[in-house]
Amino acid sequence: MSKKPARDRLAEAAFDLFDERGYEQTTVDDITERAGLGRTTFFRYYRSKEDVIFPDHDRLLEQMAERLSATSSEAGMLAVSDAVRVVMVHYLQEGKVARRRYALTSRVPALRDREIVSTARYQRLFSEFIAAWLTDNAGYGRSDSDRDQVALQAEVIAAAMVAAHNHVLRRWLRGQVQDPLPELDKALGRVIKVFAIPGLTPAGDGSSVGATDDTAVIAFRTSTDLDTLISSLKRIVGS
Amino acid sequence: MSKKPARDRLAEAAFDLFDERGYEQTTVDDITERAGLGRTTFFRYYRSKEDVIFPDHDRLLEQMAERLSATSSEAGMLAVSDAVRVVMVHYLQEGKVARRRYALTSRVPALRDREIVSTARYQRLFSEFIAAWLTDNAGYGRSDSDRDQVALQAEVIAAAMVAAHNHVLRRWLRGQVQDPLPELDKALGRVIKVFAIPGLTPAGDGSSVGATDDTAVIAFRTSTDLDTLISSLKRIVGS
DNA sequence: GCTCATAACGGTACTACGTACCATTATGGT
DNA sequence: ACCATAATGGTACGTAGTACCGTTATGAGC
Repeated sequence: MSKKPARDRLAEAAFDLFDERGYEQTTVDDITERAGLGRTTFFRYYRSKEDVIFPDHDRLLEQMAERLSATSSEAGMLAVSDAVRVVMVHYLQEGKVARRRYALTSRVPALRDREIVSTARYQRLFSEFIAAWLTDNAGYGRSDSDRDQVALQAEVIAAAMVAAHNHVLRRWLRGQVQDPLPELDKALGRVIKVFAIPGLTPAGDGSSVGATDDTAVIAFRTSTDLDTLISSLKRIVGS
Repeated sequence: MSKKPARDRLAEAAFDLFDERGYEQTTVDDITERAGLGRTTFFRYYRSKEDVIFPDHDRLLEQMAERLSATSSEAGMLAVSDAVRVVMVHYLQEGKVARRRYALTSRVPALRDREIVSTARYQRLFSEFIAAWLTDNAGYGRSDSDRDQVALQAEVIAAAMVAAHNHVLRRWLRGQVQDPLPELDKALGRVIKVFAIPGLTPAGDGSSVGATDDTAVIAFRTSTDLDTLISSLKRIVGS
């Protein structure tokens, strides 16, 4: 009768109790009692009561920070899209747990707030990466004004990407879509397209962008046949 | 010697103490002691210790909800822009207080989180309004698919608008711009323009927004020759 | 099997936020 | 002066989270 690790037993007890009597109505003592462990042990594994629901969030964030910082800068928005996909895939792998958490976060304001804060961290990470990428690849200079434009652009794009992800994710969490990845790709693709990255076709201010750039092509898996794609590509690039 | 209202004295004492010894190092008892009031009184005026820093946030949110819901639907993004401006103007009117709060939120994680949650509420409000507007004015139908597209679009736009606002607001809070309103208008204008609102006219390549295809190809103008591009495309898509 | 270092776990005490409830003191109108 | 009502104060309590130390398991080496 080898017992499960303490960490898991605690999480299990917590989820069960939250379902039974609600989040606020469950104390940490209740959880540890059911898990057959001491109160101290709980706080050793989870920083807070909320933390038991969002366990590997920090890990995921670090993981993505590495992933992005290790990415060669020319990969650009492709890297961001990939990173966003990683988040989605992580939820998919969680499966039922993710949906259980969603049921909780939908009902408990404190948990919803916590989740919002979490996604804001991702957004910030993306924003910083995009800003760096824009600086390197989009022909912006290093003047204060240019830096500000880059920062603004990066923040807006990051916000849009995260919003798109969250929308598709929630659809999956609610069971409105079985395989959300194609939808996600489509949604992210639209965001990227909408921002015309990094075409930024000569703005009125005359800042020519992308003059010195090298190759950057982003393609999403699609059911469209290759010939149609290539002709589209010719139409766009060949201009 | 007519004293100031209790509410104000509490806020004053709180801000002073936060500056002197930091947020976490200041207890509610410290605040009430300096204000010469009872602990109960503090919690009568402010729901929590954090709340003393973000006092009229709920009021502002309600105010904007009214403003938006009272707006005739055809006003569209103009109404959203106005609402965003209202938020900015509110900060400007606060003046030094807003900057003081910014100094605190920059240093104290708990307060930063709280602010993020606050802005998320605005974002949600905008998102709902934009979704309603898109449904009424952008030629979407009432099918499930269309409704989802509207919701996605609305959430992305709302996120972008809020991000733009926050960027300009932070610039002002840091003293990097004296009159942020023109910058704000410019930034919001760009967001609206980028999303091609209204009209949502089909892009040049013929992939209209409402179409049912799942194709997404993004190409950047590049100096690389077409053959290289095509082989890259094959490698990515053809897998 | 024994020893011992180390990791895992438990217990107690403490601080502080936030709530509930009731008592007390202004305040202003008649 | 009286009284209704609002504003304020006090006490007690529950609970999250921290600090600290004591106790028990675990496993490697002999």
